[in-house]
Amino acid sequence: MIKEKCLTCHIKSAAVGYLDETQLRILGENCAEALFRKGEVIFKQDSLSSNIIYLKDGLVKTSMEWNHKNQILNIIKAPAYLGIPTTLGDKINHYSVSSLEDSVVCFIDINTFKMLIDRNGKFAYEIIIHLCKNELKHYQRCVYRSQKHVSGLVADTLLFFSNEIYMDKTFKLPIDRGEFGDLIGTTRETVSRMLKEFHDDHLIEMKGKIVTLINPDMLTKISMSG
Amino acid sequence: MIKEKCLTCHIKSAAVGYLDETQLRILGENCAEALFRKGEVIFKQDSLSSNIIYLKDGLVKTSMEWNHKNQILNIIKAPAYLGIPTTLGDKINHYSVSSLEDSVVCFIDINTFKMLIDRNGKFAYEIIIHLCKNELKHYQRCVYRSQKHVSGLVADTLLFFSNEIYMDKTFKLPIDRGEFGDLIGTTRETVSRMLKEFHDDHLIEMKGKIVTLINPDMLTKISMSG
DNA sequence: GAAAAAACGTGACCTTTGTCACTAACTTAG
DNA sequence: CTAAGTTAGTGACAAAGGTCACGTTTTTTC
Repeated sequence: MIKEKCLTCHIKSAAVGYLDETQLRILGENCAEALFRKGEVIFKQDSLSSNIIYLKDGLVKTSMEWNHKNQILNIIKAPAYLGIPTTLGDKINHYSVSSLEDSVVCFIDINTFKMLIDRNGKFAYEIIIHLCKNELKHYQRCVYRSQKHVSGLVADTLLFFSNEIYMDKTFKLPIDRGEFGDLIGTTRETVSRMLKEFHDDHLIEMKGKIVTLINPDMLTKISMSG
Repeated sequence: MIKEKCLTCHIKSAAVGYLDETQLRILGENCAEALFRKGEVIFKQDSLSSNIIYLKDGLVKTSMEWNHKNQILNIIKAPAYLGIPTTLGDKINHYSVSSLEDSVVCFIDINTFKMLIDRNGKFAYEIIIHLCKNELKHYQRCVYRSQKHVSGLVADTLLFFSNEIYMDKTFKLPIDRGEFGDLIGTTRETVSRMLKEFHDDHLIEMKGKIVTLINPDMLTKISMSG
């Protein structure tokens, strides 16, 4: 039965792990699952939002547009909640989310979510922890972005994909050069030049979007020293 | 009686407003109030933390140090919670907080705080809202910082102090030029030059740290256009 | 209230990165 | 397979802002 989908779901978030059977059943009745193909927009900045989104599978980017420029705030791998801040605040999405790879997403009714926070302290606590971790990560990212040179940021990003997203020294970049620039606050051209430099210095191997880190230690050094 | 200090406190946070008498009494028994003079460090990056801090009165800055450079993350006016993310995460402070003006602060035992989240859904919800608002503000700040030119950021900052901190066109900057630079990711010298430019263009009046916004509309324009 | 220290202003110069323009390579749709 | 549309690489140049050096003003301290 569809109503039991949350009860039997094996990709539960830490928070949902604390729900009892009744609560899981209510959650199941108030959420809907959807598939987004690579490149599709899951929700868009400035539109209204009345759902919390749980990314069950896939990879997405969150981004903010301002003055015709786009900045990627974060690249998020499942499992994770998306848009808690944007939905619980004033119901207007302050940033956009789109999928970088085919992604499965659960839309959770906001009132159900609020009710769960109200009735289940452990659930609320896990949500708080999730928000806290995010905030710290973002602080870190923000400091790096404004203090490191582009070389350091490009190195950071390559290491991020290798160590945190794909767990492999060889991976396919899920973003193009322009998005790479938007992620670290620079331009398409500068990213190109930097990647070529890393390639010429034998730190990475590259065939289009396929990257292999040959000398991750050196990349780490570059990342550290700015 | 000291034990009743939270019961009778008139500067309660929205969250604490939802506590019942028993919970307020417990809170009162597990918190301590302290005064920090201007310039004092309330807590320091990399040190251990086992308290949530409620800023009852005053003005503080939060900052992160990296590679001998300092970045001010935020300037926060009472009333507000400080260091929820840093304390609920791994107990290590990931940033420092110091007072820009004499400030009164309540140290709340972390286990008491957790207990209140667990037992009072409305309290938990308010904390979540607080974290969400913070996150959105920080996203915004981060995008601005990396996309606007220095002129726009200096204008932003002057408007911020005028509109959000002091509610007055004339105010005394609580930070020196170097800190002003740390706040917007530039240097002491560049801030000096920019302020002089604004002064020469009759947008502001200045005597040392005392600033008067003469043409806030123009400053807003400069802020908007980058 | 004088000496020392901190904060500030300013000019000259240099580096990093952005911008523009153009070409090449790769993707996609028919 | 081929034309059209994307995406990427690269050179020349410009500009914003960082760095350094030094002089001045303000604040602190004794």
